[in-house]
Order: sequence, then C-alpha cells, then structure tokens
Amino acid sequence: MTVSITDVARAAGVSASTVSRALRGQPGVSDEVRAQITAVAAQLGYTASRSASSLASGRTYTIGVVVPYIGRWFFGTVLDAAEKVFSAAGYDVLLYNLNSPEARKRFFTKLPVRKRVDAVLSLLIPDLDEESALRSLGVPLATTVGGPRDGFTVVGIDDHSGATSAVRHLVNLGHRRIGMISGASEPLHWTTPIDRRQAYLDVLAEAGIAHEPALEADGGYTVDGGERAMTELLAVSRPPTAVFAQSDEMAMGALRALRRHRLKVPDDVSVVGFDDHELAEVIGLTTVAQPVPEQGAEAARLLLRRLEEPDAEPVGQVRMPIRLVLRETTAPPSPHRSS
Amino acid sequence: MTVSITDVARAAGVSASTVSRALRGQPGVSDEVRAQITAVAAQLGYTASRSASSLASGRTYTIGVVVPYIGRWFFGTVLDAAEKVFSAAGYDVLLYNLNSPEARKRFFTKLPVRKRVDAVLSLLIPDLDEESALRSLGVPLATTVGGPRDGFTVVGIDDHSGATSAVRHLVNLGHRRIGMISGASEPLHWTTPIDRRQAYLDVLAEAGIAHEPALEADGGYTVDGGERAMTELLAVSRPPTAVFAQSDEMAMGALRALRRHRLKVPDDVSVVGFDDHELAEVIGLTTVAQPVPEQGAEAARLLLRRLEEPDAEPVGQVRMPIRLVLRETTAPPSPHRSS
DNA sequence: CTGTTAGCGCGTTCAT
DNA sequence: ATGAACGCGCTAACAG
Repeated sequence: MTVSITDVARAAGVSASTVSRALRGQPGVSDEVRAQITAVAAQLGYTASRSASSLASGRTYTIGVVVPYIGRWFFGTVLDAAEKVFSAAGYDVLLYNLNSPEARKRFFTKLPVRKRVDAVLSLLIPDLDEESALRSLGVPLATTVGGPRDGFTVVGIDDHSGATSAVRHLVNLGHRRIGMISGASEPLHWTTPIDRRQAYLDVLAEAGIAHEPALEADGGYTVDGGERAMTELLAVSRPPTAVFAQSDEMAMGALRALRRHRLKVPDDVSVVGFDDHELAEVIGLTTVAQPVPEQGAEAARLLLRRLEEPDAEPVGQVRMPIRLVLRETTAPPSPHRSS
Repeated sequence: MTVSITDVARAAGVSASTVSRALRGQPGVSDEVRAQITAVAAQLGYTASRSASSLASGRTYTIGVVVPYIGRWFFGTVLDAAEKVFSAAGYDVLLYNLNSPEARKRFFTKLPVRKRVDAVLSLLIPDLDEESALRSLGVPLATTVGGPRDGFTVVGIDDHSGATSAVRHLVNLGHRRIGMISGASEPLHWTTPIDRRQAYLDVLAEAGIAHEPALEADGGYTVDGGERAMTELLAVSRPPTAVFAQSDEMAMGALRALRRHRLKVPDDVSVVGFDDHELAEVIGLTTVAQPVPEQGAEAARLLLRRLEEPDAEPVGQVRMPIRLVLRETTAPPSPHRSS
C-alpha cells in the first residue's frame, strides 16, 4: 500500500541504510548511487514516515504553536508569519487553539505536545503553573507577548512607550478629559494591559491632569466589548473628549458606539487605537502600529536557531519598534465641548 | 529522562501491554489494576509517545489542515471552529499555511502529511493535480469551498443564490448601473467567483439591464485590491451607482476608494459585500452573511464521522444557509446621478 | 484478565 | 562507500 524505505531500497538495488543516508543528504554515499536513489524515490512517491523517523532519531521536526484564539487578527497574523518560517525550514506546525478555559486546561494537564515537538511557540501568556508545565517539556520555548520569563525567548514590543505616544498625542492636541478602554480582565500574568495602563497614568500625571477612575472602562479586547465600554464612558456626567483604546478592535467598537450616539469622530470625540489592524486604515483610525508579522517571524527564527545551535546562549528578549500612525480619528477638542 | 511505558510497567509491577490497554481504556483489565496503573502513570507524568503509538497502530490521531492564508478573517475563523471540534475529539491539528506559490508547490510535491495524518481538511481549493495528490494519501478528505469533488466531503454555501440576493437588492432599490468587484484571478477550479459572477449576470438579464464589461473589475479578494478595483470603476465614462463586491474585504477597499474620491456612501454609490465579516457591522456594510464558523465545525464533524464509521456512506456535499443583511451602505440611487 | 512475542519504519551504530 | 544488526516506544496477536 504505502511505500516504505525498503521498497525504495529493493527497487534501487541497495540497502535501506543507504537510502536513508542518500535521501537525507548525509555523506558517505557516492554521487551516482545517490542520484539513482533520489530518482527511484521520486518515482515511487516515497516520503519517509515522520513517526518512524522521529522514533528512531528523537527529532520530530515539528513545532508546537499555542494560540489563544486564531480568529483574532493579531494572532492569525503572527501565526501566519511564524508558520512561514517554520515550514520553509522543513518543520511542521502542530496547532493548539486554546480559546476556552476547558481547552486550555486540557492542554496543560495532558500536554499532548510531549514527545511530539522539538520546540514550542506560545502566543498566549502562560501563568506560572502553565509556564512550568511547558518547561517540563525540556524543549526550547518562545513567546510573543509579555515580559521576560525564565527559559523563554520573548519577542515583543515596548507597550509602555507605545501607549505613551498614543496618550501624549491626545494631550498634545489639547485634550484634558481622556478616557481609556482597556482589556485587563484576563490573566494576571499578562503585562500588556498593565503596561499600557501605566503609560496612560504616567502621561496624565506628566500633563498635570487628574486621573478619574470613571474614565476607564473594560473592553475585553473585542469589538463588542469596546462598544460597551465606550457606551459606559458616554454615560458619565462629563464624558471624555478623547479615548485611548488598548486595541484597534476595541477602538472599532468604540467608533460604532459613537456613531450610534450620533457623535462625530473626531469632531466630538477623538479615538486612538493600538496595533494597526489590517482594517485600521480602511476606517481611518489613528493608532500605534506594531510590527505584527515581524514578531511572529522573529520568534520563529530565534526558536529555530536554538534548535540548530543548542549550545549558543539563547536570546532572552527582543523588543520590536512601534510608531504612532496619524489618521482621521483624532483632532483637537471642539471648543464647545472641551473643559 | 523522558518516562516510557516500560517505566510505568515496572513501577506498577505489570507488563507494558497491560499499561497500554489500561491507559487507552481498552477492555481486559481489572478495575483495580487499571486504577493502579493510572495512578502510577499520573505520578510519573507519563504520556505515550505519539510517534511510537502511531507507528505501531497506524493511527495518528492527527488531522492535516491546509489553509491558503490564515491571516484572512474567513480562513482564520473557519480554522478556529474546526480546530475546536478536532481537539475536543482528541485529535491534534497539523497546520499547513500555503500562502505562496512555493509553499503550495512544496506541500503538494513532498506531501509532508503522508503517513502523518488520519484525514485532511483543505480550506483551499486544490486544482486537479493537487486533488489527486491528496487522494493518493488514502485518507478521508474535506473542503469548505467550491463545488462537489470526487472523494471529498464539501461543506459550503450556495454562492449563486447568495450573490443573487445581493444584486437583486440593488436592482430593487432602483439601480441600473451596477458594477461588480470580483476576485477571479486565482485558480480556475475555484467555482466561487464564477458562481457569484454568473448570478450577477443572471440578475442583470432578468432585470433587462445590458451587461457592460467595463463595470467589472478584479479585486483579488483583498482590501487593497478592492480599492484599486473601485478606482477603476470610477474612471469609466459613466460610473456605476452601485457595486457588488464579491467579498467584504474588497467592499471595504471600495469604501476607502470612495471616501478618497469624496463620494458619499450610500448617497452617491451603494456597496454590497459578501461574507458578513466580523467588522462589517462596525462599518455598517450591507452584505450577504454566510455561517463561517459553522462551516468549519461541520466539515470537521463530518470528517471525524468518516474516521469513526469508515463503512458508512460519506456525505458528499452540505450547503449552509445564507442571508442578506441590510445595513447602511445601500440606498436608492440619488435622482441626479441615476440614469 | 494478563504476559510474551513480534513487528511498525526508520536512523544509527559497527563491520566490511 | 555500503550493508547488517539493533533499537526507538508502542500496539497487536497470540498464549496462557
């Protein structure tokens, strides 16, 4: 039925070991024999069984990638870029989509990647237990978000400085009542929302603006959540004239809420997002751009390097550049609304 | 180092086969022995090596999923839903992201899934050669787009009727000059753009409107392409008063082009999309909604059923319902512009 | 109900 | 440069 290495060996008139060596480009095979074997293998449509070869060699040539939710643009884009790097290097990708607490728990207790992968790239932030579960795999690890963590190569951005530039932009335009839509509800070990919030607080303080807790609302990193959060912010006694959303998706939700309230953007309310989502430009959203595919690609490359050069000192953390992109959702506050 | 089945067997004072049987829930093991083995295995942190077990059993408990481009919302969403079904059933997902001609070619010539998966779900439309390459794997196959194909379970929508409702909507509003932004440039075996275009032609004919080739433009299924296509359509001598975009992403590009031309939507030009993209509602885009995650989940379920009941007659094709969602980008043509 | 015996298909010695 | 023998960790068939 399926053609095995001995079939090729027989057809080529050599031994199985020679076929193995020839096909993997190892030395110790004469050029003519190698060419012959390659031809026979191609003709028979032979592919080595990954199961058998990894059982024999210990190498799986497979990378486990853990994602919190593929459907979200950010993760899809990172994954896309990372997969490209892995597959170009001859590695397969085993995908684990942990978008529910059950899926997440099942993954970390059963650890189906054990003995199945050469390395793990996690796009979700593991908590302390999950972190040590991953470490117990004994393979190189990488993450694309959050702060530095033991044993992991972390590729990310400087959230604080990104958020700083967003909020400062609003301050510079003359806004004094600046709201924030955050996404802090989730795991505690995720520093991103914390850093971005801290930047918000820091810029307000630096501008001499008193912080009002009522101007903060949680949008849970979704469009719908952003809409709800904006609605909340519009319900306070003196609503903000500008809003910093910690993600573009929440910013888009905010825009929808504003439209429903018949408020003009940016005339009545300015909005800044974070990410530079693929559709941010379509909408004309001012935002903080981060290099999303680049982060995935870089994390993948660093992981592969750790596999290829096990003895080299692993890279602990990489910070990618961010930049503010000015578009059409921010403007100075209109005179009759500013304080 | 890593704990194997014999370690567990020794620690539990039984043979390896008993451990194997006990852990896989097979009959022929007394309850007490099974409980004992389970406990020992848990304590040792034992997980069976997938490589070894699939080599021995022939089953891999892995599904290969082929995607043209994960970053695109549609595919990300389908994949998300499918993965959920697979992992809940105890299957792992091997992901192949074929977003470049080279990646695609490499995949279909080397077929890295050979002997590695129990089934394949392809979200891209294979051409005839690719189709037979997949069939040569000898495993159940499924697709989530396109027409029926031999040996594949196809889960999709009725593209013709979806597009019909979109174009008819424009006709009913009173439009006579209706443009189309298509995405036909890619593989020939993909029936979606063909069906949607045919519907466009049919509705025009049925309404007694002459077809003008100049009112069709290619948007390549991307936002940028949609923008270029719309720009082309605006450059013809008598531009359309309404446009049917074959995907929401192209419709969004069209909206951007219209805004750059200072044209009002829907006052000057109406736009209908196709898909009901996550952000379509944010933008207020009128569109044809298709059940995206449902298609992925259903395809996954049908594939698993074929694995579990190999003798049952496989389902050939499933058509999911579509519906027109009216929002804010369509309206009757304004008097001074309509013909 | 349990243990023994054989492979699954390859990579890897060690000879030659 | 090539082949023979062994083992990776597990499951399956056969005994008992």
